[in-house]
Amino acid sequence: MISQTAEYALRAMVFLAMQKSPAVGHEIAAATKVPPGYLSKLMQQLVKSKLVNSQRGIGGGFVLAKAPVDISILDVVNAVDPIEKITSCPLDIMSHGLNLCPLHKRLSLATAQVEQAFAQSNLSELVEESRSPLCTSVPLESGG
Amino acid sequence: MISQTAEYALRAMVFLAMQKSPAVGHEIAAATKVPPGYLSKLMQQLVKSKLVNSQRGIGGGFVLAKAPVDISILDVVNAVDPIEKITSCPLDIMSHGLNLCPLHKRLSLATAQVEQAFAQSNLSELVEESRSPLCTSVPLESGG
DNA sequence: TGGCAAAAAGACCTTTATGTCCATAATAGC
DNA sequence: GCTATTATGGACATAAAGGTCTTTTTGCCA
Repeated sequence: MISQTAEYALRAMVFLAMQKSPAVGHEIAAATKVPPGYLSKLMQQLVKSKLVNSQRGIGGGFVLAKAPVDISILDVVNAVDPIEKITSCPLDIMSHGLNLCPLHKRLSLATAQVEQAFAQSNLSELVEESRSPLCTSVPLESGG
Repeated sequence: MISQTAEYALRAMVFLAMQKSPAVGHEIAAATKVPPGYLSKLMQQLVKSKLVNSQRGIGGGFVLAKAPVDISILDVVNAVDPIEKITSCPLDIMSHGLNLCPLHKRLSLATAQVEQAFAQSNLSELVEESRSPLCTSVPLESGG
């Protein structure tokens, strides 16, 4: 569904959302089980996207650039691995008599739904809900 | 959102859904603009998944194994590039005091929504709707 | 039965994603 | 200014996805 890269970035951002003071790279990497060298790349992207501020030297590290409530899952995903929308058919085979558009309309719609869901969740929610140990066994409520 | 592979497979299946008689590989490849050699691999997977029947020799080719109405987008996607569901956190870092579960709950939910959308569309719909030239300019209705 | 047309199978290559490593630059404390 | 600490940047390595090519197998039909 999302790339490994996006997954890593989200973990790091959730971790940062739980921190008061700056967290250094290796600390984030250890806590989130992300390869340290790779995380460093991702952090750079998050900094460039203005989601995170960085500070070098002793006492430095990374902090969120905004309040957790103002950072959505979509913000994070788009920072490291943008969701690409289908705006037109990838082929011009319409003109060949083959009609793929209904297909791509559905794919677009599915993408839009995911985007919307990601846009509606913010880091604050993710941290707030973290009280109960949902992780191990809850099978996820798929319905409505 | 979906892989290139899944996209190719869907194109091929839509094409087959529009055919009466068996279509040979290079014909499908040409019509759907899928690399011929690669398509051949995908067709094999679709055959193994019982979505398509194949016939060698003169007059042979590929045909759908069921009525288009009985084949969903999800069937096709899963045949070539299964959507992987998150059933538990990818880490055991819950026990470390870092709570990622709300995050993965949301990712799971998004995946489930996509699956549901894909499960609800069948090839018949895609072919039926193909009358009007939707492809070029419709920006997709993202809302509800 | 021979020959041709087609799928099946698999070896191989290319590109992209993921991951590692090291040198460099900036910052704080001394 | 010196040193420790930290992020930054880029080169490099590995893994996975995507794509090409050749050979083998199968079925049809003359």
